[in-house]
Amino acid sequence: MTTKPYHHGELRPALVNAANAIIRESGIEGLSMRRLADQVGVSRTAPYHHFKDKNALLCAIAEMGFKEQNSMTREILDDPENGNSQAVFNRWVRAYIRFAHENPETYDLMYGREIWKGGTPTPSLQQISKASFRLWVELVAKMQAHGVLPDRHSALRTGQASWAALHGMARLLIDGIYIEREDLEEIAETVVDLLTRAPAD
Amino acid sequence: MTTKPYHHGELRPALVNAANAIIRESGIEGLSMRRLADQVGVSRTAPYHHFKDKNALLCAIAEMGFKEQNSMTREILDDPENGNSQAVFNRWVRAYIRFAHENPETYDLMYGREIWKGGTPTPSLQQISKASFRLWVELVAKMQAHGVLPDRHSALRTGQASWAALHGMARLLIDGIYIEREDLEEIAETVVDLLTRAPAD
DNA sequence: GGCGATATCTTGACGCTGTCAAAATCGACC
DNA sequence: GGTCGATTTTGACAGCGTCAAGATATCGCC
Repeated sequence: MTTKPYHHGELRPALVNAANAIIRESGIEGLSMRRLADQVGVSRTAPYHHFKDKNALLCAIAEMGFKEQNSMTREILDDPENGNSQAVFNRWVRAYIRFAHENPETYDLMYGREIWKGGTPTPSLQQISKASFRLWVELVAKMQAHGVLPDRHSALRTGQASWAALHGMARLLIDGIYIEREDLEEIAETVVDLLTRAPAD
Repeated sequence: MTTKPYHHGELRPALVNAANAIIRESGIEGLSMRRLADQVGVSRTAPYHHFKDKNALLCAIAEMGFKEQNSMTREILDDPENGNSQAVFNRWVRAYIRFAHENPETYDLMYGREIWKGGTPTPSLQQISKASFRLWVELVAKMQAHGVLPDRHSALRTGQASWAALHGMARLLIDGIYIEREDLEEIAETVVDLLTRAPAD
């Protein structure tokens, strides 16, 4: 066995796991440091020796979300089975929306106000989120090269615009405003259609 | 004079005004019922006789935001000076983004998680937000009729998809993630371009 | 093997939050 | 003038994030 910590043993990962479980079933606002500590079986302030802040804890969760999303992206990109580029784009969009739908609370932390406006994103979170965006722009550039996305604008601008569309869809879905779940498939199709069929002239 | 309330006189509007001032300069998380009551000069629980909840207060603020946004939309639609339809669409998009940028906290309440996911939107808020969306779909239909937006999909779907794009842009801007303020103009242009230049084939 | 340093955890406390219950105050109406 | 109901206040409770001190266990080193 590896070097085991002191009283509890692997408290930090236990905290992250428990926190993930809590937000999954009670939402972000259902997560409090005290309740989390209770769940894990330590005292109220024990977590503060592994996370400077509640904000730091939330950043750690968001980070895990980015890692999962990035590996998802890589999977799609590297799959030799995937057909033409348009199909890849389509698959990616669906996967993105599915992730947001299946992990709404994590998604909220990854891109939401709580961390980015209210709190202060951890350096490592900033780093991984930037890397995630770079990955997306990379994919956009490839799509532009294959004629799937228009190349009238730079890959960066096109990436920002198209990500905004995806993000807005995810947000409206998660928050349950203007978009119903059963309409999602059609709306995603519409978004993809609008984005991909804007030829130069 | 109209029927004046008892001790304070017009406490309810005073509360809404003060609340608006507070969120404008301290953000939503800077607004607490107690601080609000202090500001207005009443006791902590006085506001509860005019708003069932903190949630009800927030809904009232969001409602005002929708009213302002709707009147803004009407202004643009009814302006006889506005040129062709494409220009109208453009103006509307810019106005929408400007509103979000100038009233980020109100925008957050209008479309954010706080009310729509966490809390429970007031019936009147639900009503006005739905009306606001209907107005948008109406505009989209007109744009489709004028060939500004593609009519491959229904006005509803096209409206949902395009609103998602706008909303995503607004959110990323407000939360300060992936979109810098100085790039906003170009990104908006890209979004409009992608949306409007997707002809049938 | 013992010891001091250090990481870890606990207990106590502070000020803040939203909001309920009961008491006090006031305006209007019969 | 007395009553009623609307409004406001005071008091209280449970919950929150987190800081400061003290307790405890483990590690590195002699």
